[in-house]
Amino acid sequence: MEAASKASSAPNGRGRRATRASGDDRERAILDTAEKLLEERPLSEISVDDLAKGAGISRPTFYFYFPSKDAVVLTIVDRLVADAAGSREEALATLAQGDPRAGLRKALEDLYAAFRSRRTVALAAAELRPTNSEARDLWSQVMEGWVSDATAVIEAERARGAAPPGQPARDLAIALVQMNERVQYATFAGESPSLEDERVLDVLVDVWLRAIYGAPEPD
Amino acid sequence: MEAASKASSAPNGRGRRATRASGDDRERAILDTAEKLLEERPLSEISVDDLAKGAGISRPTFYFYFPSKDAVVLTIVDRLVADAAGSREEALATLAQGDPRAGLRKALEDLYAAFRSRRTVALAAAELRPTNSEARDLWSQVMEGWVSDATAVIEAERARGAAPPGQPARDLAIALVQMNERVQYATFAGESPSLEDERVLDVLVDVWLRAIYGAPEPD
DNA sequence: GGACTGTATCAACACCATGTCGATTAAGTC
DNA sequence: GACTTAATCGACATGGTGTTGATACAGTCC
Repeated sequence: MEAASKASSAPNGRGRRATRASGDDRERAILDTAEKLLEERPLSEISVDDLAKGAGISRPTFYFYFPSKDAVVLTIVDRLVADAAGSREEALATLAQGDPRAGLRKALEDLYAAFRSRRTVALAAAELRPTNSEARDLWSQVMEGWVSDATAVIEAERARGAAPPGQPARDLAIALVQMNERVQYATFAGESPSLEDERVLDVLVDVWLRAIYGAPEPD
Repeated sequence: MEAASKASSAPNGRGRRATRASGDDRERAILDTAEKLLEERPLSEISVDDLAKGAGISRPTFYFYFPSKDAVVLTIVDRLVADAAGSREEALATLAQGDPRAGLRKALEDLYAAFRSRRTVALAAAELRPTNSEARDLWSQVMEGWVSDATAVIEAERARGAAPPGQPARDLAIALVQMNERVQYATFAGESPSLEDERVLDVLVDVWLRAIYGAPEPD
């Protein structure tokens, strides 16, 4: 089904069949159109024709640049994820030396900010996940990265005696990372029971701290 | 778009246009076919024709019984939710008097078991949510129920001095309930970073207990 | 037992979105 | 100025959805 590919120069193999000329602009135009339309309506209500029209080309021509609507979104998500990875590096450094509490807050803040700034893209990615295996794989990787970071932090804190023992670090990390994903998604989507934007971080940080540093058998 | 409706006797207005005769069997056959097919493949890969064929009728006849594929799934989900509501009542009672810790564990256990026993339906519901507003509303209601239950428990525990103050009870409840949803979904779907089936409850209960009973500023 | 009513059924149709094919134009090379 | 290769699109094939209209098939009811 989905092949590997990977074109000449650009560090991104989704779409384009080995090109060179002014088609770069068109590719951009399609991506920009997609982001613009996602501000207005969900992915499911955007057709290939909408993207083509928005980029000033016909529908068949669209397929010259991308193999499908999904591929367009995945390309955009790729970049969002890459940006988020940047702040993750940074946060990890902060976390490494200095107060892990402050570092943790900063890490969660940066991550939240990264996705918040392009929430419609994040929502589209979530919409894609159930039906698109490539989207699932991409997100799996992203989650795995955060989980292993969090696992390392928890284990380090336990090793130096700052955090008590408890559930296996990785299991705890999975639950916490998934909580973050879900809570943030709900807020971005404006779901009915959801945290207000300004409250998200306070609540998440609080749960993380208690889950990591709280006594295993409280009271 | 989606109107209210609500037929004569049955406590469920989705589907059927006021009927009476042997068509009841057919309705059942459609629902059964849907559940059966969901064991095999995701909702997105099931067509109206598949449901019709499975129930031994033609596609147009399907529309005599249900207005769409989504309506079929929503009918099934309705029932799942109703069943789950049963265990919720029970769990709340357990929670009311007696050890709230044990009660909490039992509540989470029952809920997990209810959805676990029909995980493919739960997964289909999740798949529907992004595109179907009725599914979103239904799930909103369900979440709201759990959140307000959890909020009440947290407030009660704080009031009687068993739990320390902290983030607003409702905010904490939202985060915890959403964590449960996400973690359980990941496990049901067999996602890549996900908790093993036997570990889910231990981990979730642990986080709930720490989040509710742990000190606000630990260490 | 025929006229009437409402259930249940489906073939045929209209529609829409996706993805593909083939032909065509517009630039570069050499 | 013949040859490639990028870029474009009209026309088509496919596959799904939902609707229409005709029909068969009960049961009343008088």
